[in-house]
Amino acid sequence: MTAAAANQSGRGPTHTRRMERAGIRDVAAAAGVSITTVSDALNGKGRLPDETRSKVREVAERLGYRPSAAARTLRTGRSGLIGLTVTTYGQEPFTFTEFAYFAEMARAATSAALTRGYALVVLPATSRHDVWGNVALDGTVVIDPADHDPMVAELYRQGLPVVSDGKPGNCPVTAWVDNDHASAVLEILDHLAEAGARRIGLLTGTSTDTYTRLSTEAYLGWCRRVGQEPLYEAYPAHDPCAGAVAADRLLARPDRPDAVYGLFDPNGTDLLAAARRYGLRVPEDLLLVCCSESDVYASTEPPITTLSLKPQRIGTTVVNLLIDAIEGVGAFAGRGGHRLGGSGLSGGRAAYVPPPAYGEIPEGQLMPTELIIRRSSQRRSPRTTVSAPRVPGEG
Amino acid sequence: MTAAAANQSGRGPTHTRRMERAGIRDVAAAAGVSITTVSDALNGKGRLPDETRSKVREVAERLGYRPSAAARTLRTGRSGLIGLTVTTYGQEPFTFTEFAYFAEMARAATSAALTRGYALVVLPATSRHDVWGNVALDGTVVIDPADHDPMVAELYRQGLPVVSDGKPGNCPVTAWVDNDHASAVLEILDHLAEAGARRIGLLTGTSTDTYTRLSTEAYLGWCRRVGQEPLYEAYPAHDPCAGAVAADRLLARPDRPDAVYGLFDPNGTDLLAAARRYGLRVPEDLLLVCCSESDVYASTEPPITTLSLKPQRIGTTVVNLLIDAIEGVGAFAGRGGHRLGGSGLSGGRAAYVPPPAYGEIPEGQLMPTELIIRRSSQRRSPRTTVSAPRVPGEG
DNA sequence: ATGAAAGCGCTAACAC
DNA sequence: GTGTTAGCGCTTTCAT
Repeated sequence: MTAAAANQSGRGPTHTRRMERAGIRDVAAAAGVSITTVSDALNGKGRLPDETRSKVREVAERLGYRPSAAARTLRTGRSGLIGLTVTTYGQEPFTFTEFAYFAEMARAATSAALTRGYALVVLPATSRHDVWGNVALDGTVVIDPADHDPMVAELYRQGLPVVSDGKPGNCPVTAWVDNDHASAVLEILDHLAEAGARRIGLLTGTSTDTYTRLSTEAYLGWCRRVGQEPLYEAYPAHDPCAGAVAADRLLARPDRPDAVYGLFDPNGTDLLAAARRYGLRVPEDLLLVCCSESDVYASTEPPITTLSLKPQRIGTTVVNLLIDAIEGVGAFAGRGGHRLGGSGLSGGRAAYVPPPAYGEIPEGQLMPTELIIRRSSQRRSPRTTVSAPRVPGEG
Repeated sequence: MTAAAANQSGRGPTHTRRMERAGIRDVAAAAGVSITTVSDALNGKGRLPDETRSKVREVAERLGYRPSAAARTLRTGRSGLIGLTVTTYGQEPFTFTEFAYFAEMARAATSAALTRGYALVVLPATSRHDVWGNVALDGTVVIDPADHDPMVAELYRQGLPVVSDGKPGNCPVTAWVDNDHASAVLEILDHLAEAGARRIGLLTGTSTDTYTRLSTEAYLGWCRRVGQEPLYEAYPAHDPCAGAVAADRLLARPDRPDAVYGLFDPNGTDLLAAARRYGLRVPEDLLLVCCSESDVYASTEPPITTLSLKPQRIGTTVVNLLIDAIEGVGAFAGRGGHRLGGSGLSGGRAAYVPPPAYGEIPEGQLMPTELIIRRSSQRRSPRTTVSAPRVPGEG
């Protein structure tokens, strides 16, 4: 019970209790107003004179009053919390690639959430609902959900909005965002071919995630189309050593490629090291591109052309989509059938979370990538440029 | 209102409402018992016949009943949530070292928390209380808090237990855990000297965090003691390229060291590469040790001796200390003065969180590190061994 | 413009 | 053994 309640009820002697947290009633009493006024003043609701408002705020400040999150949540049905779930988290160690991407993405997501008054909590995907039972989430962002992900399905079933980063294989989500991986790969291959490459190799992964799969497929399709024999090495992406070895193997082949695209962050340095071992000059003998969010590649010798997936943009978009779904605004305002429409309970609980679109095709969105062209992929003009978005169908 | 409440009150026509989440009253009604029985059955409290218990559980399951975290928290005053705050998170990109350490530590912390019925939420340290206002935390783990960290101070002031990973410089915490960095460095230096090193160099960082500071000081002290001139290069640890350059510089000196200890994860490979450039054989011409949690160093050529900070152990310890403080058990059960002692409210709110020890010296704990000896630091017997804990005062 | 009162969904006394 | 009851601290009608 709050100190105020204890005093009001008159029960119990005047124990010098250890600093109990001040409650809204304490503030009301100290400010000489009612708790309603305190609530309104602090939340910017109601029509109060600025004077009252500021006085209440001041008293609250002085008393170190912190509203109880639990009480507010219970009352309003909204926690102001959204989850960020990393599927790979807590299982295998991150690959550096995964991590650099995740760090950027999470940072952007956090500030996007904050801007809209939400806090973002990072939750491990492990342990099905042990965790989820303790937190009241208004919605969740899922990074790269597995096919038929049971956790996602459960959340969705509970009527919680779920937005995924990465096109979901086979689980129900409210919306998803992904890069256009296929286009990105084609853009790179075209770029390399334009720079004079005749045999473009690929350093890819052995795992079956969407990114690896789509990218590799795009590469194979391109090879088929231009009549080049595929030249690739696949390795377990989570093992940095395997990456170095694979890079070496790729350049050791009798039909050695004259250009290579590496799908993972460390591939750039690995390929550079391997090229050095074989006495290959970059870019004269070998053109190099890799996918990375790291800017170390701006200062390698030579600087390496990289593909950025723009995780900041993804993080921001994902969070905004999620909050739109939670609040039933934006793209989710007009979608018929699965909001309050028809039940006519306009006076019901405030802004009840609209269940996601049952059985409908989720809102999907492809985000552009950015090719940062540096010396490693240019035979001629060694200027640093940023490519314009790729126009499809130019091959 | 819950569906059950709507039915009981008899108000409102039989709207075919959209699947509202089942409440405890719905379960009680469906099972033909009271809500108390439901609560007790689901929480394993009370003395109910197993029959009732299982029936209730079954009905709850069938209805897809999920207890409301907010309501439970409001009622019990406990959320079952503990925060894990990474100071560096959300600001600068992690260094690889920081990250490998963090990933391991977080994994261990998560499962330790889970074992004791808590969930762990990772929160960015940014934005003082915007975030914290939304979550009801029972306590927080802080990784490497800055001196006079305002966030930690605020949490502490609120009476929330705070346990830090890394000895806190100048902020009040309930308890802390850290490695014995000084001893670890001395152990390594002794080990290298024993292997025949005469001029041991150090690759260190330019930042002022406790780890870097303590380690460097220990190195300098050791040099003074044995009469060796210090040989070190410091670089900004968050920049991998700078690390490679610093490694190169260290080996390029006219007074080139014959052994090097690198404080950060990538130093091992950087030093190895630099050694190769200068035609130095490891371990014949140069002994190498670095601090790392990565097992890639088991399979480099040659394998490199590493110091592990044992982040799993740290994570587990930190969480268990925190939960002990929250529940007022373990090391925190006997501490006089700052628990319920004296106020005699035995029947008060269940296990009220004891405020941390105001003005007392926080519980501190030094955890051992582990030196994993591999070929890079051995002139003779190239066997892989694990050292025993260092016995101080053997120099 | 302000306050009184009704709960949000749950748990823990305490009746029965 | 099981049910009744009183709130946890807050927001939100609805009176005044």
